[in-house]
Formats: sequence, structure tokens, C-alpha cells
Amino acid sequence: MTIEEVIKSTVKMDNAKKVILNIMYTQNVILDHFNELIKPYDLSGEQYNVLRILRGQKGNPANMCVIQERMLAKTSNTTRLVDKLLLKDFVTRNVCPGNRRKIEVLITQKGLDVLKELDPKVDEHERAFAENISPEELELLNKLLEKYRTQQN
Amino acid sequence: MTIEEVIKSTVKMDNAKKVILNIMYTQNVILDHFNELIKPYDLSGEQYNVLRILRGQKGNPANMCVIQERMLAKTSNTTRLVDKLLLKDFVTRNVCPGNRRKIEVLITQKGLDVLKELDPKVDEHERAFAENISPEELELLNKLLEKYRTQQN
DNA sequence: ACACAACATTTGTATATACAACTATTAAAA
DNA sequence: TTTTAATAGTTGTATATACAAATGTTGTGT
Repeated sequence: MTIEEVIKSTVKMDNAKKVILNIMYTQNVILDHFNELIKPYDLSGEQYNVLRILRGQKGNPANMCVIQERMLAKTSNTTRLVDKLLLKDFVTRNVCPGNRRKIEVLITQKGLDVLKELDPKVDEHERAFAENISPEELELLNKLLEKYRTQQN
Repeated sequence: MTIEEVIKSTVKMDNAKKVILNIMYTQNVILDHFNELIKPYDLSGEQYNVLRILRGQKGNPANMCVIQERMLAKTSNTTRLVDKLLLKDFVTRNVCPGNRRKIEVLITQKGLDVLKELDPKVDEHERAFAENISPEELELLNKLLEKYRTQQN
């Protein structure tokens, strides 16, 4: 399905416009699919993302600003995301002894467990999309996207 | 900047995962840029999108469900989006005489004017990204994205 | 004609996000 | 050493979004 078919466009668009709509729409499709996947786990996409970042710390705690800079959407409110995770006992939160302005956030075993349970489903989610194109095309798509957004970094 | 650099990933990711993050992140970059652009016009991205759809109707009114199905994010609440546009006199809203369940939404001259003023800026926004890659790559990127998301339609 | 299903839209409510203002702590400058 | 600036995080508030339930209208079957 082309992007024109998706939005039932009547007018002809140039490729510069199409690619933006394609990226927007594809992101929506992926996100909808992913949200379905995590719905039973009482986690939002952003909450999952924070847990994933914390696991990547491999036992070291992460400050709020470290979490923030590793998230895709830089605008979200890390404090309240961590609040939610704390309520579910997926993380712990403590004032950093060395610098009392900072907060140390650490993933709990319960948090690790829920990620472990999700891992195969997330892999399958990623694989399902990736299999629509060849491995070479997948690599090319990555390169093109990185090149496409260059100046805006 | 590769996606690993963006999210400061410590671990190696396969291309299937990278492409999803790349699409998500690129969408964020585009959206942030676009939001900057329309900020002075007191329009949200979704509101702009509705206006764009209404202009595409070329003088014919659009029902709520028509607007809904042409939007990229199918989940948003069309009623309240149109409410906002109505407050700014960018659209009119009337019950459809032929079928009183339906609502006819029409863009006003004021709405058309604001779109007209935005057109060159939106074009420039699209062009700026597109110029990072060649015309051939742009076409390829469109094709790859459409192929990548196929099964999920 | 009446009951009932389907359709189109709106409303309520809970949650999420955006952005600015605020608090607390530490670092730097005078 | 006091003042000022910079840093880290939180909170308030307004707006947006998600999802289900409610409302009003039209179409269908008996």
C-alpha cells in the first residue's frame, strides 16, 4: 500500500513530501503494533523504553538526565515515568550520595523479569517487519534514514 | 549520526532493531522541526493535518469519518480537533441535511489563508530533509518504507 | 409500524505530554 | 566567605490522547 493510498490523497505529491508522510505513517504502524504487544504487561511504550535503558546499565544506576538523553523522545517527563515504574516495583530510586542533586535509578529483579518475558515478543515484532524486505535492503534502509536526517542533529 | 550514537547504546544491535529505532527517531526529528515551524501560527500538527485534508476536498465538505480515515494517526479525536479549528474560525461545521447523523466540515477563507502562508515554509521543511540524499535515494527510501510495513496494513 | 442493529459523532474520564516555574544542591566568582 | 550561576530534578498547569460509554439517526427485518 503506497502512502497515497493510505491517506487517500487526491493530489499528486512529490517524493520529498511522500517520504515524510511515509516515515510518519510507518512509525504509527510500528507503534500501534508494539503497543498491542505490551498492553498485557501494564507498561506504556515510554515506560518500556526506560526499563530497557536501565537494563543496559548492567547493574549501574542511571541518573534522571542519563535516562533522558538516551530516550528517543527527548521531551517526555522522566520524573513521572520513573514514578510509574516505582509504583509497579520495576525500579528503585535513591538520592545519589556523592551528589545530592542527583537521583540513582536502578532496575529491580521484577523489572528484569518482565523485560525477559517481553524479549522474545519484541524480537518477533522486530523480525516480522524486517522480513518484509531483504537483509541488504534492511541495511540500506538504516543508512538512508541516518543520512536523511543528518543536518537536524 | 548513527542511531547507536543517538541513544548512546552500549550493546550491539541487529539491523531489525536498528531500523525500528531509526524510524522512530527520524519521525521525532521531523516532528520537532515541523512543530517549530507551525508554532507561531497557533496550530498543532494534527490541526494542520486536518486543515490540509479539508483543503484537499476542493470546496466539498468533509464528514468527521472522512477526516478521520485520512489522518495518519487514526486514534486522535476528530471532534475535539475540529472544535479547536472552529474556535479559530479556520473551519465551519454544519449538520449534513441529507443525513443528520453526519457533520459537514468546511475550511474557511481564513483557514485557506493560513495554509497558503505556511505552504512555502512546509515546502522548505520537506526540501531541507530531502536534500540530504539524492533524488534516486529519496525514491528508494519511499519504496523501502512502503515495502517494510506491508503486512501490517 | 415496531424492534433492533448499524452508523456517525460526541462526551466522560483517566492518563500522557509539553512547557514553564520552582526547589534544592553544588560549583564558580568576587 | 558571601553572592551568583549552573546543574539536577520536581511540580503545576494547560492541553492532548486513548478508550469506552452515551446520544441521536438511519437502515433492516418481521
